[in-house]
Amino acid sequence: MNSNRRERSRRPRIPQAAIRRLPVYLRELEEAVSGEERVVSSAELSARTGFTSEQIRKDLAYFGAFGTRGVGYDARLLASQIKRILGLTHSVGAAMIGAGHLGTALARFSQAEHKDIRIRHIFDKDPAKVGSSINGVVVEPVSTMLESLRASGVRIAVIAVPETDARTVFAELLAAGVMAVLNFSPVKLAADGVHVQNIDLTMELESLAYYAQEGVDR
Amino acid sequence: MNSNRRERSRRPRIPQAAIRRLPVYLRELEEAVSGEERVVSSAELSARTGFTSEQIRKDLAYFGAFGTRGVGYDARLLASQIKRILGLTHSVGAAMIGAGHLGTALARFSQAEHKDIRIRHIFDKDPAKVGSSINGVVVEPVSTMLESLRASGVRIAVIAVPETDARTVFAELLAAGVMAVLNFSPVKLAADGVHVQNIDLTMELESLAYYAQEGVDR
DNA sequence: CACTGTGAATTGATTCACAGCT
DNA sequence: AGCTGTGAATCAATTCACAGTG
Repeated sequence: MNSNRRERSRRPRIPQAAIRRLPVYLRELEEAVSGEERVVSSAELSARTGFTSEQIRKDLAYFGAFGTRGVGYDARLLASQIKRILGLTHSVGAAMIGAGHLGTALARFSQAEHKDIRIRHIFDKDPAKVGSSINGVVVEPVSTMLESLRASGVRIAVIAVPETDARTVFAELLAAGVMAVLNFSPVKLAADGVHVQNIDLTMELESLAYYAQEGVDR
Repeated sequence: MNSNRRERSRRPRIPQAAIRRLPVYLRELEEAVSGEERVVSSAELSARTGFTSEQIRKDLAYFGAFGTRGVGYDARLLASQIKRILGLTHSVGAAMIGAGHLGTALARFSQAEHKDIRIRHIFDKDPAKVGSSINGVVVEPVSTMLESLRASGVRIAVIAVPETDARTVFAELLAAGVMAVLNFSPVKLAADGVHVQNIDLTMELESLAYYAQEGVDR
């Protein structure tokens, strides 16, 4: 009774690992464009990103043939193609749930670094935080999250709330029509028709201890 | 000319994905122990963690036969086995490099949540930050990092510095004998004999945009 | 009987190697 | 000549299915 992933387009089926690499290629291409470079080869992107050149070519080929054989990729053109694929032709709005240390850091970070994804809402349940502002965005109460997100039509959310609140927040995000979630709480979240990327910081930190031991394979 | 991973132990070769899940099992087992539960089945751990029960059994079996057929796992015993595997029998020291928003948030987070991994050093290059203290740890200047880490014998480090400084910091960590690194800078770091886990927050955030589009496979 | 432990099958992702263009 | 695009081969991780056992 497997929810048989429909073959919606004529293209192969795209590994999610490839999609996750696209923003990295985009970043380096924009870097290259803002320098002098007009043409970039997969070998050069490889040197810049640390991914192999075959992998880069294959990732790009899932979406079309953007390069010129014997030459390479037009940096500006490829950048705009990747933006189109990622749906980043216009800046996209996102919501941050949780204005604790982590939520604040992530919100500031993302406002500073990216034009492409804009944090348009920050929610917190602590009345002391509501009304204060983080990089120009006013913190709203979580109680109004559902209507606020519906009104603004935001489809991307980042969960940075404690374990105890993660599930209820997630349920509300689903009700609000959010389609993609980045979850930093240690609860593994999942739902049909919604993309969830879970990052469990405890897991990341503690698993390091294994590799810090003597005589272990790294 | 592949650096042929030596088969150091008699055991199969352990998928790194399995090692990364161990801390999650550990957390839930400790939760279970602090409740009333003495015995936990893979099915129950599955319900608690979101991983499948087969996966959990397989992960554990890489390290030994810890369960009782027909019964399940002794929660307390399994927790202590996992601690032993991860090298967390005594609390392990780590260093945070970078006391910006992200580094501070991560340091606070990890001090609050974990007994097992202790942030013992925080370094920053900004003289204004040096000397201040974050959850009881005094910020040291990056210029003294090498000697300080050598002196304390810390083998785990978290990089939370800007892109521009990441490579030099990494080189110094290697020189200081660090064996495992969690890297939040957007530079992909790697070196022989050292375990590096790269988390590129831009990549995580921007790739969400793809899945937020209409008509895309999620 | 109920659960673990595990080979075999499958799925997913990466790497290889080379044909195809420009 | 040089670099892309891509099937085939390999490698890694997950899932299946069931034998083994307290």
